[in-house]
Amino acid sequence: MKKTNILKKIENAGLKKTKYRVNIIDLLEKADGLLSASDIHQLLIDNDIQMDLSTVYRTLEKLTENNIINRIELEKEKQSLYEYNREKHHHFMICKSCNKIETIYDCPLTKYEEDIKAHSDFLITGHKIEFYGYCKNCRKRLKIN
Amino acid sequence: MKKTNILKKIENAGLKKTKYRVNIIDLLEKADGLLSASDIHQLLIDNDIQMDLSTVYRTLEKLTENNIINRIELEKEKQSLYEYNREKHHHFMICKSCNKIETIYDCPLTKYEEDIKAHSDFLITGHKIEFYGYCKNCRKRLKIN
DNA sequence: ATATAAATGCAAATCATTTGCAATTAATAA
DNA sequence: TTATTAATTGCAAATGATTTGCATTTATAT
Repeated sequence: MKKTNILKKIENAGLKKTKYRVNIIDLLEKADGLLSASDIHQLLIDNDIQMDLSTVYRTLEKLTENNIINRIELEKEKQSLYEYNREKHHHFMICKSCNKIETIYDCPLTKYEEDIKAHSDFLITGHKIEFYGYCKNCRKRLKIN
Repeated sequence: MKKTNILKKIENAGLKKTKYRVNIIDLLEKADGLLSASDIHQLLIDNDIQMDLSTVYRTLEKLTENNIINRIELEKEKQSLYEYNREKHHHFMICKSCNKIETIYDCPLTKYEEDIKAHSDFLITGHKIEFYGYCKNCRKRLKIN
């Protein structure tokens, strides 16, 4: 992503433009999977950017609050994972064998939520789904069909 | 639940029958909501049953492994919650305002999972859904429609 | 009754995340 | 440009749920 776009995001959020924020957003935008706070911390160090881990956490918090990135809390993962917010609703499939996380850009719940809205006292405003099972490789390796 | 049923569950799992296990299962079976490890620990103390918290954790672990109880890990809850396993597939609706947890004994995903099974390399064997929104009381209180 | 593996209590460790505080820095006004 | 102010940062320490090592106890099978 162009630096100027990142700066605009930070500005729109009313945050100060610090090199750390630009770097973290940039890094998450380029990452193709989910990253933990310490993954991010390490990647910054690899790029010769020294930044205290607590500042990484504080930065991720701020960026999450402002919907620039998403915090993902998966079952059994002790640590939170982060992704750049591409404004595209999605869910995850997690392999029970190798823990690979695949993304699904499809959602089976739209109609269901409308039904609940019509028939229940509970107003659903959002949801979270995780699918568990076996990825292609593990199915082959473990002979699961 | 009758004590004999609990004992049978413990026996079927190949576990030793200790008073602690019987008590924890009994307690979860009677509970109407989800309980945390320390909730359970406290309830035991209230019933004059002294049991080390680490033993509570080890017991919950064993009972979960053997599907006698379920461990629930909800987004944003730092602690795991536990429920008696009534062998009835269900999901949760969590109020964003008061955090009340309501159970849904209905699942919109059966067909979707079959579709994925037919068209994807990923074999889904299970899933987890949480719905977020506002419960009846909070909708009224906060005037959300 | 005895042997043996499982279960327990206690204290200490773990590990992701958070926080207090003093020092630094970015944004804004003068 | 400089001064002001609030936000940001580094560092060290705290937090809090959960786990673990180890010596002791207990349930179950022989």
